[in-house]
Amino acid sequence: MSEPRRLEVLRAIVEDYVHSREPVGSKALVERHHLGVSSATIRNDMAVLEEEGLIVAPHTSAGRIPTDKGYRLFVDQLSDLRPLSAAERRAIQTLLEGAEDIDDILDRTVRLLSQLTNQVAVVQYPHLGNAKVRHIEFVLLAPAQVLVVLISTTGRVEQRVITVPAPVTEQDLHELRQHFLQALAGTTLTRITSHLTDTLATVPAHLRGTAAALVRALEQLAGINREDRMVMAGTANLARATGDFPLTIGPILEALEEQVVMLRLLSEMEQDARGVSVRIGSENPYGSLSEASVVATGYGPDASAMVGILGPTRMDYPNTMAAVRAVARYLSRVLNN
Amino acid sequence: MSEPRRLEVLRAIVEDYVHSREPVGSKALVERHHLGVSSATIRNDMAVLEEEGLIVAPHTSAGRIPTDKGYRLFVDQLSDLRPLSAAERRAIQTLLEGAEDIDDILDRTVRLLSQLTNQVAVVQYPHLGNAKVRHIEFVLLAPAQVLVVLISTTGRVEQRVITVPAPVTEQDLHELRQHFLQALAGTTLTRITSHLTDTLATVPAHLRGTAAALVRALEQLAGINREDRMVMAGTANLARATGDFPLTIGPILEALEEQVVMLRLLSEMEQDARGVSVRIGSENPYGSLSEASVVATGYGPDASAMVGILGPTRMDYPNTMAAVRAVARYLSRVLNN
DNA sequence: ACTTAGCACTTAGGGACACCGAGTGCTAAC
DNA sequence: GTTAGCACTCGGTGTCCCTAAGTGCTAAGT
Repeated sequence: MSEPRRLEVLRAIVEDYVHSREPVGSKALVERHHLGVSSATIRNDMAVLEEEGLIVAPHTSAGRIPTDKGYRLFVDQLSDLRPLSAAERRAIQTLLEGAEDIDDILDRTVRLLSQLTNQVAVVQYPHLGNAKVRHIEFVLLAPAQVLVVLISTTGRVEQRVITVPAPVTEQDLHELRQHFLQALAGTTLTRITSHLTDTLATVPAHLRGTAAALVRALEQLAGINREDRMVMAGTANLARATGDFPLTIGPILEALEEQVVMLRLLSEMEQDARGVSVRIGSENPYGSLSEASVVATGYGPDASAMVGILGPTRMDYPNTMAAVRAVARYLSRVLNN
Repeated sequence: MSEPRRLEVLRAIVEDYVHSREPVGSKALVERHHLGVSSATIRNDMAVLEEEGLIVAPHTSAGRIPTDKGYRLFVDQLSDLRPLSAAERRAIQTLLEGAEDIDDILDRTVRLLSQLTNQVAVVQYPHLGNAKVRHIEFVLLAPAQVLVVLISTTGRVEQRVITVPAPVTEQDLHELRQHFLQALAGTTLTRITSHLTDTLATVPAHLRGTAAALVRALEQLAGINREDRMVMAGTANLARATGDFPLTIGPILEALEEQVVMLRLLSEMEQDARGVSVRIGSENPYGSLSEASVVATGYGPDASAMVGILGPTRMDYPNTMAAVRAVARYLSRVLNN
């Protein structure tokens, strides 16, 4: 009753179940995998695996299927991730290279990843906690209407049109801009608020109201920058996987649409040694996702933003993990330019 | 065998079927709706309706369900749309009033509409064919890097960072801006290209390359503005309606995600007299949507952009149409400010 | 101390069958 | 033009039975 063989059996069960969708029995196992033992021996091993809670028999006389814990062990046991095929790598590269701004890049990334994995793909917008102010601009649109633009060092641009309490001139705006820009030079977006309120005091009295309005707008823009957002694609893949989700896919679609849940989930995921982290079924804290697994990894310079996929617990983890990792790497590379 | 009663019978069948989800028989009909005749008479009427292709019996001994054609007649017969309840109107108002920029407004609108109707809601970005240039701005970020901003009269702001062939100064940019702005004053976005190329000739030689790059950027921004986009919400409602879609909802999710299909569908929809247009099942030109109905209407000053919902053919048309119309009206009103 | 063959046991799934109920179309009377 | 009555159809459900796949256990083999 050797330990390594038991793991081998678990691996075989997971693999078979993942692509047959049916409980796998001892006999089928010895036939398909050339483990050098008889089905009886496998049965003994399976009894142990079941005792350890790694597999379970849906009915007394059926084969076994992996539990969440079983998948977990399987995933942890995975030592090396297969690199993607040349064709896949080429596909990634050509698709990502044509992209222009960051929205475009992320959009292409999710589409790509969802096609590659046949799952729902999600990508978090780069986390900008330590992004700095690169530029601010005020544009006079009408006597009391100003377009406020905030550009961060990550190249992200946010803008908003606001109405100021009293008419201003272009000169006023120019002056205020210089004023603010000086105060904000090199400030991180999170610090913007404190710096600006300090600055406010030094503004000429007749511009005080306008300046206050502008500061509010800038703060909001910085907030948008900091706020988490995500893009997703491939929800149709969920529908295709009906049958893997015992209940309906409704709750999952809701969770995806209510980005908050998904974002929290992503940010809670820890990188593991191989750089790809996996949350399996009940490991997910949110009830609606207890039948789903998430495979994700960080990308970008500090790997703080996540990119990954969501799918049924019964998924091809090795390939999925490889795809997620590869896409994340290419994404990081593209963003470096 | 009076004509009006037959229509009444059709109406009753549609109503019953819509909320029972089961084929409705002659006996059940006379019980639930106080038509003053016996079930035998209804059977005769139903035979005629079936002959006309308005209803169909799924099995020889089952009740009848409406065909797409039946729904169509039912919808056309609808003379007046019930106004929304006070509570609903209040909900719409409060939700929409808090909105800030146009993205926010549209986002709130779809969420609202999907909740109101329990369907997938979609809204097209305002069509900007005849929007005009309101303002352009060039911001120097680095010696050869310029942020190009284009603001249209609808308040939509698009921006992009480009690299220009040679370093420029703030003065150069200012000059170019004045130049362009003058040429573009009051130009519609669609005309922007021709106007700009004319302008290009009058630019000082040493700025020619830079100006060309800026023009290209502006053209692209105008293109983005013209390009159709849409927002959607409530895809989870699709999942809840499984069973109404004989096949899976996969193709429908795909169509939604592949916005192109949905956008073409929306723009093809004609306004009918009551201002709400309906496409029922097979009336949709796209195979994947032949089991779905779309209820939509225009909004905005010229009602050129569409807002609406997509759901199973078996839906509560009167209420849905009322909700769509009401939301479109509030949306138009909010956008007017 | 494992492994294996053999065997008794369990059970989901599927076919055969009968039955019930809802619903229809038709005919003849009103 | 409407109604009552009736024979007929057929989907759905429940029962029974059988089969195939799979298990756990025991006893023998290495």
